Amino acid sequence: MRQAESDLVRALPLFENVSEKHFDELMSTAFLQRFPRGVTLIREGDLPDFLHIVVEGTVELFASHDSHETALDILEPVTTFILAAVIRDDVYLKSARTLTPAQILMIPAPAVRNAFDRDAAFARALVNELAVRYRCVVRSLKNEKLRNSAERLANWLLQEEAHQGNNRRVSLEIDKRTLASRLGMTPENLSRNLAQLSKHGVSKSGADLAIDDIAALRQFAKPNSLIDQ
Amino acid sequence: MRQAESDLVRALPLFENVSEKHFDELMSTAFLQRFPRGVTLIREGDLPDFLHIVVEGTVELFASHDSHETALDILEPVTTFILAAVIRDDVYLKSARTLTPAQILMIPAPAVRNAFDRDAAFARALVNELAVRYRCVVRSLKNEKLRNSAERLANWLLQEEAHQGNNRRVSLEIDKRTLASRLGMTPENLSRNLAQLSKHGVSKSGADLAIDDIAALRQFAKPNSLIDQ
DNA sequence: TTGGGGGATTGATTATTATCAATTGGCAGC
DNA sequence: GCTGCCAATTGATAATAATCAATCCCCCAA
Repeated sequence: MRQAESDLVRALPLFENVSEKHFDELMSTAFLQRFPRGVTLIREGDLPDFLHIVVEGTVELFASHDSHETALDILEPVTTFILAAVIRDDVYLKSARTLTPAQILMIPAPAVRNAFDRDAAFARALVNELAVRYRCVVRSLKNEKLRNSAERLANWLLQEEAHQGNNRRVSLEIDKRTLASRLGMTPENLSRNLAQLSKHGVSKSGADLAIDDIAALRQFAKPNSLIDQ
Repeated sequence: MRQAESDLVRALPLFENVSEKHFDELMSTAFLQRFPRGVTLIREGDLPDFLHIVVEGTVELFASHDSHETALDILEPVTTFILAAVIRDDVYLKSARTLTPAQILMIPAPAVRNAFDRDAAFARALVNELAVRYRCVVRSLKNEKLRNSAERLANWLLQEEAHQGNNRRVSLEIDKRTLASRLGMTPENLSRNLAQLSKHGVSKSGADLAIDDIAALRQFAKPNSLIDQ
């Protein structure tokens, strides 16, 4: 692994206060791998071999049931995933695939559990990381149960606008099929909901979207700090 | 706190390997309180003062948005709640209320964070507990996104039947209004879905339910070990 | 025993969402 | 430039779920 990549990982909150020794031990067993777009990295139901960290590219977490599939999360660098399965040494509840060419750091699960037992700072950071992840899922669940699909889209737009620099433009970096699944709707309804939002300050400018009247969009979306962000 | 109650808490996986000293310290600042039915214990948006543990009775975790409310979980003894908020020292994302008269053990949040820093076994147990909770929410999210309301009810019935002793009977211990909310449907649709399930091996016997043909119910419910349990 | 009262059920209607089908619209490769 | 392909859109319809309204059914108190 190159120095730049190692530094990137070192800067993760997860490793922030871990001793140099333990960090080096973790990294010595880890490896960084490149994957093309569309590769399934893990499959729900399998047992965890590695803790995964997205270093570059985009990864989709999804789950299937009865010939249906839904996107549960879309991860960007630098994010860990399947931490809970690694800690519990229990089967994955989600699958993961690359949405773009990606670089993934993989740390053998036993090494993670070992470092956890020996490094108090790492243990503390793991708890914190898990707590953050836990709260993210709770937000997603509230989003699903308390909003309809148009509201979910509107709030996603508001979040993306902020994430992409508050310049009233949102470029769609993932394909609409995946976005629809992430937002809990069909691609058809994503189209229709997007068309509906033209009544609430959103317009299409080519492949991207523009928020012409963010106050109107906010009024429709009713963003809530205990659901979004 | 009485010895019997202290023993109950001591037996929680969360405290299993914690040193006697640290456990006693935690308990010395904790207190056990009785609440009548229908009391709001915590309110989403507030900052956490205590880690809560249901020692007796039933507690509903719920959230509100735009004059709607949804039940996110229903807790029975012995379960901790709002652990993630305590660890992060961040606002609650859920509210909690008693559904029955209940006994709640409350441990001051700073004491929890303090014990976490000083007792490795406690830290390990906390991570494990959080990982378990995390996986529960992921299951809930999958349940919501991958099943319709009748399927959610059918699977809930199967789980309750197992939980209540595999005797093909399920007694409704929480009121239907709350159950409907928990299952992500209106009380009206809970009624209708229950009526529909008579086609799939379920019958009403007074206030309780009977599963006359569990194979038929399973065929309809399509239980999935990566969603249920 | 007899009324209330509140939850539960049922019915009718509307809203939301999914599905299926047809069409459009880019865009890569020729 | 064409052509074909695939995603995106649009339309029509069906399935699912929420809402509103009207009973019904218990259980409890007088």
